[in-house]
Amino acid sequence: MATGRTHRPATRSRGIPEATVARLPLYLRALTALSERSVPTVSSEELAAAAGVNSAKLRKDFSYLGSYGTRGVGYDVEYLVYQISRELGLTQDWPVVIVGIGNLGAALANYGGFASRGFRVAALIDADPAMKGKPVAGMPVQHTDDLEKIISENGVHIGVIATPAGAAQQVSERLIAAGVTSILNFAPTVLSVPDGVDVRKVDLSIELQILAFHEQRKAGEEAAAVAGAAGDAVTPPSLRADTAAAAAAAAASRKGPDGDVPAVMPA
Amino acid sequence: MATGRTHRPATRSRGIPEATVARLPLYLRALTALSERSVPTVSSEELAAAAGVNSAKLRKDFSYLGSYGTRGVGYDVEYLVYQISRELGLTQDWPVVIVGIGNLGAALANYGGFASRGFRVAALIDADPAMKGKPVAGMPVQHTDDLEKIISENGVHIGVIATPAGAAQQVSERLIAAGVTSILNFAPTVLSVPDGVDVRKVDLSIELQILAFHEQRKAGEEAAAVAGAAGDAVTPPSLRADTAAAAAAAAASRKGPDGDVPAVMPA
DNA sequence: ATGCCTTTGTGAACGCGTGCACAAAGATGG
DNA sequence: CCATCTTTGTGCACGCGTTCACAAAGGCAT
Ligand SMILES: NC(=O)c1ccc[n+]([C@@H]2O[C@H](COP(=O)([O-])OP(=O)(O)OC[C@H]3O[C@@H](n4cnc5c(N)ncnc54)[C@H](O)[C@@H]3O)[C@@H](O)[C@H]2O)c1
Ligand SMILES: NC(=O)c1ccc[n+]([C@@H]2O[C@H](COP(=O)([O-])OP(=O)(O)OC[C@H]3O[C@@H](n4cnc5c(N)ncnc54)[C@H](O)[C@@H]3O)[C@@H](O)[C@H]2O)c1
Repeated sequence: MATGRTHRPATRSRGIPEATVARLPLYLRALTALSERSVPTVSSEELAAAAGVNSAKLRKDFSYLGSYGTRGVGYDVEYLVYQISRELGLTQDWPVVIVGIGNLGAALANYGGFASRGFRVAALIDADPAMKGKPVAGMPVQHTDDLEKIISENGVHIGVIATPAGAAQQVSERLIAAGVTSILNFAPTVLSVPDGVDVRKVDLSIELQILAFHEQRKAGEEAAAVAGAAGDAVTPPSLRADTAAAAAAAAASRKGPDGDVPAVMPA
Repeated sequence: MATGRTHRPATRSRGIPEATVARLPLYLRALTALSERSVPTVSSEELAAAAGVNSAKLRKDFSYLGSYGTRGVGYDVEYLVYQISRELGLTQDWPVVIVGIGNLGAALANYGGFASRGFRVAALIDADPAMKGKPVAGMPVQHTDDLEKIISENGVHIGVIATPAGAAQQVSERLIAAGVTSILNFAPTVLSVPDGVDVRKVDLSIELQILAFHEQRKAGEEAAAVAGAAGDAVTPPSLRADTAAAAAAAAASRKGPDGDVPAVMPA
């Protein structure tokens, strides 16, 4: 899955734990599927299986919303769909802007699932003058010059950043100054934002690197299992000054045609 | 950020906590930037600021890798880059396949950051016969018929799924049967996979819904703050049978031209 | 009505992750 | 060689999240 959080760390949200909030969309999706199949009720066990979680966890999650189940029977599907939607704020319409209409931004604009649950793409914004007016997903791209106007006129509170990493911080500042208080960031940068602004990030590189870590471990374990005592696959924690040279060499060769421009501090 | 995890829950990875593993790529990115600017050493405080984390957390994270710092000085940037890269398994080359070359899949294929750190797109695979041979990001799209052959011939262990949700489970099964043991899933579905296979998911809808939840709370708090006792914005936990009708209505109207097809259980 | 059977809701224990705060390590300057 | 100053590495406490396990609740059949 995508990654973590970057908001106010502990501010309990009316008692609903952050971990629970993150799972509600999962439950909602499973419930919607049941609803479409006209299933009237569902037990915590069944729903948990569909959402891929532990049934006790699901029941505890729901208990934060209230006592919406019936013992011996389960949960009313329609009713739960409504309650969770309301809790997540999906009963209202959320206008969203996408900034940076390149490969990814265009894919996002074309994404149907966007509009599916209360989210409406209010505008597509790009800094490239050549993009101005060009239709993407049946909507003309607008120039960044009008960013503030677009945000305020549409009452936008949620912004999606799909610009190169180098532009992300600046874009976020403009979005926030114009009234945006929630940002979904696809650029591989750490955004620094004022209190009260929520940032969530989606970072492909990080996800792949985490997978690579586990993949390497699997390979190491396997090798270790095959050859009884070939204790080297997982690398020995011994060398130090020796590897310094190799380290420098490795670092020197590391400068591919990347897009991963990290955020750095003064010095 | 993107979302959670779906692998073996507690299997401690040679002592390195999962939370730490998830942050290593962040540190690596910040360190790489320093390296490119030829900064020789960095303190935990500085690096933590660049990565957007607490400095104590960073030091504890590094302590799991070993004692790589020098007291009174800080960490050697090049050396640390090498150590983290090695720990994450990025000193080797990871061939990756992308399955489902639509809007998103094409954007991913064109993404430079992919190749940046040890990941190489080995093949693009799609089920649409019309796509076969069509070049995307300078690489011909191959047909799913050859999926197994492509995986085994290239020694692929990591697969990216960017197909519609309905196809994701089946695609994952073919990938796994062919030898893939790590999957990055962009389709909004819960994949069920055998033990030993890691799945991470990136789910746009979930991220937006989490933002919407917090956004709604902000609006509620604001309203409550403005009007002293207009205690209704956050909804009263009273009604029940009354809202059942509204719930049904809301659910009935909820069936937009979505792509969010959830996974469902038998019955 | 009464009893059985299913399933919820939650108390309690546990484990992981986070952050504080500080002693020890080491560099640096005199 | 010693004193001082910086910064690491970590012991410790705390809080959140997860999971178990079970009593209470309610439907349903008899
Ligand atoms: N393509 C992917 O699959 C993918 C995956 C993960 C992350 N990312 C990240 O998403 C971002 C976008 O990726 P992409 O492949 O679409 O890049 P891209 O170069 O195709 O698109 C970037 C777009 O942003 C616009 N832009 C640049 N500066 C801007 C500014 N200040 N304000 C508004 N618009 C601006 C450019 O004109 C361009 O249209 C990058 O940060 C990339 O690292 C992309
Ligand atoms: N576009 C986005 O921004 C975005 C964002 C988040 C999530 N997603 C999800 O990513 C997935 C892809 O989105 P998209 O917009 O690219 O859709 P798309 O319809 O443009 O592309 C899907 C592609 O998958 C191919 N495909 C279908 N079945 C296949 C199979 N069995 N094997 C191989 N290929 C198959 C299709 O031929 C098509 O090319 C969807 O599940 C979507 O919900 C997309």
